[in-house]
Amino acid sequence: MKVKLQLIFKRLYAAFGPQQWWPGESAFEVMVGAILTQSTSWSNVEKAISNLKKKKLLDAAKLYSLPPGKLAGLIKSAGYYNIKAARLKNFLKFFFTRYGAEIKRMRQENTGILRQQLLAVKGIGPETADSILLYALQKPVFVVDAYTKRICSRHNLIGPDAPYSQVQEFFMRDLKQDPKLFNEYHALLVRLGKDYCRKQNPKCEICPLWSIKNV
DNA sequence: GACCAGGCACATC
DNA sequence: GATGTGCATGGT
Repeated sequence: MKVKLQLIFKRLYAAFGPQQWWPGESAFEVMVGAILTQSTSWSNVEKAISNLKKKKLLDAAKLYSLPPGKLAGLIKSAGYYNIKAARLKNFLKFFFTRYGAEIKRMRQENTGILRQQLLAVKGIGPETADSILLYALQKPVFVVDAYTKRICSRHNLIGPDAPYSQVQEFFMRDLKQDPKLFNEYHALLVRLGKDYCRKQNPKCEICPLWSIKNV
């Protein structure tokens, strides 16, 4: 399976090239984006983030002191704005109380422990936690999302109902534990998902992975 | 207008 | 433990 995973990566990289994830100017921005993009297209998240930037509010202390209703109004374009405002607040509280709002201190923490801490924050589930670990902190953790599951399932690499941990294990077991590789691999899977593996209207016959279906 | 998007928590059975 | 539902904007 290791060879197959490497071949898939090669094909995707050849087809799409580097994806330049995560599109954020700072680790903090990436963490905020990870929460805002929950079940939401990135274009809607971008609007919310640029809105925060425009008002000079993309800052842990400023966001934390903002009234929830006010924060919700600022991130409206990202959808689920009330719940996401609360989730951001929950994360910020954790960020301040546990790490003094210092990315550097957070990055020094043991990855497994930090992951458990993030999962304990209400509103942060496995994908959001792993996105923060990988894309904001460059920890070697593979991010699994709906596209990853769908692509793997359609290619019979995993079962259709495989849980998050199993899909993650599937990638992490055989690949080099390299944050750059995990970063690019997941971004490429999302790209493939968007272009060729939608829920409806999948374009299997022209998908870059079509020919390796039975390798 | 229907369907979906880089999820998660919670209720109910 | 599995299945269903609320949360909500914006693009196709």
